[in-house]
Amino acid sequence: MAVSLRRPILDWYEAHRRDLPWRRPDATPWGILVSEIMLQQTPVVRVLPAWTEWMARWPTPEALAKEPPGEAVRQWGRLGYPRRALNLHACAKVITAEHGGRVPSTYAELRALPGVGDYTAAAVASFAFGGRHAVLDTNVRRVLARAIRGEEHPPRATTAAERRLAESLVPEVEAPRWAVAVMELGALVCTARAPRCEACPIAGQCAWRLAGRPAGPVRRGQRYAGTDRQCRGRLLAVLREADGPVPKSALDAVWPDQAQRERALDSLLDDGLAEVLPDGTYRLPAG
DNA sequence: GATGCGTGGAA
DNA sequence: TTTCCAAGCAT
Repeated sequence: MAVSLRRPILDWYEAHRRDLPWRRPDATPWGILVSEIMLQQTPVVRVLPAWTEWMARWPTPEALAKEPPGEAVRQWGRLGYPRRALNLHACAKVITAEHGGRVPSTYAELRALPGVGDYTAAAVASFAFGGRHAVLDTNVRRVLARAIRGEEHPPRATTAAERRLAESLVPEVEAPRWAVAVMELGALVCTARAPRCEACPIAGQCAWRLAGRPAGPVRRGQRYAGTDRQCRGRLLAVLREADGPVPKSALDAVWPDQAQRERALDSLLDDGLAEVLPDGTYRLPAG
């Protein structure tokens, strides 16, 4: 039953896959790791230029490990979730110090790297090293929720049932190709909004479509305007765009609520995304 | 397990 | 204009 989804999805992938630089044969494990970190909660179209520039500047973990973490944060630019830049820098340090400068190849070693969770460890182990893992991202979860469970959206948090299902579908051979194929289907056809069922290779066996595409419950997203997150973003942008340390007044200027501003700044310091010098100026982390 | 964590584009 | 969402992770 569910296994019969494989062949049409694999064939569809061969015909419709995007040519992404981290999927090319010459992509390195480091390049693939960088892409996976950048792609966490971030659209491909915005990652593409950022990845190209990052890899041109730091083609190896060793190259990045030599730099201060603040340079990673600066290069990160406006990709969002800038702690990922710190994570990538920390990955580079660990890989250089503990793995001889080579990205480790096993799920367990990858999972131990900073900022590498279940998804990213499985993805890198699969795509960079050919490992056989269930790669369960938001695209795969949505495809399976619709095709198998007949629901518009997957549960908020990944369930044991979802994981069991995903693992049951991993083929014995060419598991990485299966993983990327399902992800691609979710990204291009079985999208969150306005899915293109007419272009879907498994439309004929999709439980959700066969049920008439019933709408799921409304899902409430997190607000952003006025939050600490937005405030942190404003403050960090000042540090990122400055050549050197900035006076506190430069930070005060970009957010009116003093209490919130102080709280956000403290959290940036706590996270290691900023540091304060003895003279009271602020900058990206130097060491 | 629920929250917090950036940013920008599309509907 | 507002809302939703984009290859998640850590706490």
